[in-house]
Amino acid sequence: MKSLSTEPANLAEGQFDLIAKALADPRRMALLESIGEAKECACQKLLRMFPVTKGTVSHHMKELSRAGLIDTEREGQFIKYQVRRKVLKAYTDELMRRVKCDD
Amino acid sequence: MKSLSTEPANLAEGQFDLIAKALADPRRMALLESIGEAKECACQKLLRMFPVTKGTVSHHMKELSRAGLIDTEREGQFIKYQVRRKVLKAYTDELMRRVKCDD
DNA sequence: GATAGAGTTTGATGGTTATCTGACTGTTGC
DNA sequence: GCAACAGTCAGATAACCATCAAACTCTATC
Repeated sequence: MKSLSTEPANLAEGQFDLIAKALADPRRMALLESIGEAKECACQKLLRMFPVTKGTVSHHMKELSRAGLIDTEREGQFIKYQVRRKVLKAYTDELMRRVKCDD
Repeated sequence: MKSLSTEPANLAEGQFDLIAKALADPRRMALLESIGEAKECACQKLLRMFPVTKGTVSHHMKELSRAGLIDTEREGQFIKYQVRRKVLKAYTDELMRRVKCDD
């Protein structure tokens, strides 16, 4: 068994690596920050903020989603994103645990 | 002047991105974990634990060092590494701050 | 100082990925 | 249905990077 008495969602197998990878690209990190600024965020808003095409934004959103870092919800013709803060917290916890920063 | 006893060090300009990049490669992350297992760790020990050449280990150590995640100290013909836990802590703090997980 | 071992550096290579373009799907309102 | 807009998908390209092999530097010991 892994650990006891900790609340934040545990990461699935391989999710740690996916998250680390997702956070590694500065542009993607910036997008995540923008999503975190508002409670929810539409793709169009991101497009206006960054000099990239919508295809690129879509790609980054897919990666963030695959890592479990954001929630995606369709709202009519728009799509809204939200940061899954518990997952991010689980990542930093696991990171600290692996490098023996807390034991 | 830099930090008080319990204060986590602040990250230098660009260091956040370097750390994120350094943590993104699974092998490099595994090396960092191994260094964290012991209080200090020699390169030869890492070579015995992972199926990579010394050139590759050296490369990863350089990246971890460039990110400020490890300290490197020459001990005779060996080199010993130590995790700079305060830097890692500063990284996770900054990460949480950027995604508004704590405000 | 020669030999051996520890680590670095360099050049090459193969795999990964960020990005664009353009085609496609889906939704809204006429 | 169709025109317009939001987002996805697929193919292409260029940059990046993990890895290896081999040459190199540094240190210790004989």
